[in-house]
Amino acid sequence: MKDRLSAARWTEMALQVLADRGIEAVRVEPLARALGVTKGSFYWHFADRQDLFDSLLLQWERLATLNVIEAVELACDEPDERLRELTRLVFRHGGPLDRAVRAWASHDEEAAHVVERVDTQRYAFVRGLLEAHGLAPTTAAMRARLLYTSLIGEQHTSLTLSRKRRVEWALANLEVLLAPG
Amino acid sequence: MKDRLSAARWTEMALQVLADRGIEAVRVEPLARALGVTKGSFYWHFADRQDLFDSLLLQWERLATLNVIEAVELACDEPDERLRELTRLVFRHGGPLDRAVRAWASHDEEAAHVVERVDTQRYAFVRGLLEAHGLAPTTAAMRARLLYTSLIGEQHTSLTLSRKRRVEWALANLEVLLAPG
DNA sequence: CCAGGTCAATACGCTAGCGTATGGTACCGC
DNA sequence: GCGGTACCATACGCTAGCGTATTGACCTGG
Repeated sequence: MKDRLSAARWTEMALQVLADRGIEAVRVEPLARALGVTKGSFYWHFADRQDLFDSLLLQWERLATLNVIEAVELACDEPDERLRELTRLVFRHGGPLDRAVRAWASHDEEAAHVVERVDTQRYAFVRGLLEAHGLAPTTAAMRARLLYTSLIGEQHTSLTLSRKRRVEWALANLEVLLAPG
Repeated sequence: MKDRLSAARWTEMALQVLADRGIEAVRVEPLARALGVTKGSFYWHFADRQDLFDSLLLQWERLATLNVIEAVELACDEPDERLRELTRLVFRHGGPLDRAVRAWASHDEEAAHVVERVDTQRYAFVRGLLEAHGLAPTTAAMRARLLYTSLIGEQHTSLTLSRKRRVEWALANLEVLLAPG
C-alpha cells in the first residue's frame, strides 16, 4: 500500500513535469531532487526510466478517456449539451498534458500506440453523441471527425486569442456541426 | 560561399533528423557522424547548438509559409481549387516536420513564437481564400478557423486510416465548408 | 527483542554529448 | 612560393544523468 502511495508520488510529479517541459525533461535525478529524495527511492519503485514512462502512459490513458467521458456523462444528459460540456472541458483541462503526450508520441512507438487508442475511443464517443443527437450515421461520422480533429488542432495551434474567446469560437463551430442535414 | 553551402548541409541534415526523431535527437556529434565529418566542422559554421536551432526555425518558417502558399498559388487560380490543393499538400508534405516543430514548440519559447507566426499567416491565407470564394467575412473567419484547426488536428491524431482515405475525408469536409451560408 | 521486509541514502562506474583549443591542410591572390 | 583565410581533425576537460551495489533506518509480526 505504501508502495502504491509512494510510486504514485513519483508518477504524479512526473506527469506534471511531462505536461510543462516535455518527456525529455522527465529524468530520474531531477525528479528525485524535486521530490526531496534521492534516486535510491526511484529504483526501488521502478525498474528503470522506461518503467516510469509506461506508468505515465497508463495513467494518461485513463485521464484522457474514462475520466473525461465520465465527467461529461455526469454533467448532463442531452447529447448536444454533452458535446458543449466536452468542448469546454477540452479547453479547461488536459491541454498541456495532451500536447506533451502527442509530442512524445510523434517520435516514440509505444506512446503513439496509446495515443491511437485514446483517439479512437474519443472519436467513437463524439460520433455516438452526434448520432444520438439525431444525425444520420454517415453525416455523424464525418462531422465527428471534423469536430474532433479541430478540437485537437485548437490545442496545437497558436492562433493568439484568449482562452475565453477560443471556447466561444469552438462552441459556435459546434452549433454549426449540430445543425440538421 | 562555400561557408553557406556547407552550413546548408548541416541544416538540411538537421531538418531531416528533426522531422523523424524530434528536436532532442538533433545533436552535434551524431549529426557530424551522419555527415561523415567531425564536430570541428560544426563549430566552424555555428556558434553552438542553439545557433543551429535558430537556423532550423528560420528554415522551417519559410518552408511552412512562403513555399506552401507559393505552391498553391502556382498550381491553380480559383479559390476553391486552391483550397483543395492546399488540403492535398498538407497530407503530402510537411506532416512529420510540422509535427516535430510543434512538439518542440510545446516546451520552447522561441519555437512557439515561430509557430505562432506561421499559424497566423496560414490562417490568414485560408480565410482570404474563403472570402474570395464568396463567403461573408465573419462566416469565412469562422470556417477558416475550423478548417485550419482540423487540418492541424489531422496531423496530430492517429485515427487509423490510410493516407488516401484521410485525404478523401478532408476533401469531403472541405466541400461542406465551401457551401454558401 | 529480533528477523524480515520496506524504503531511502550514499557512493560508484560509465556513457553521451557540449564546447574549446590547437594543429593541420588546401586553396587563393599576389 | 608565401602569407592568409576557410575549413576540418584531434584531443581535451567537463557535466548530467543512468543504473547498480551496498548500507542503513524504520516498522511490524512473532
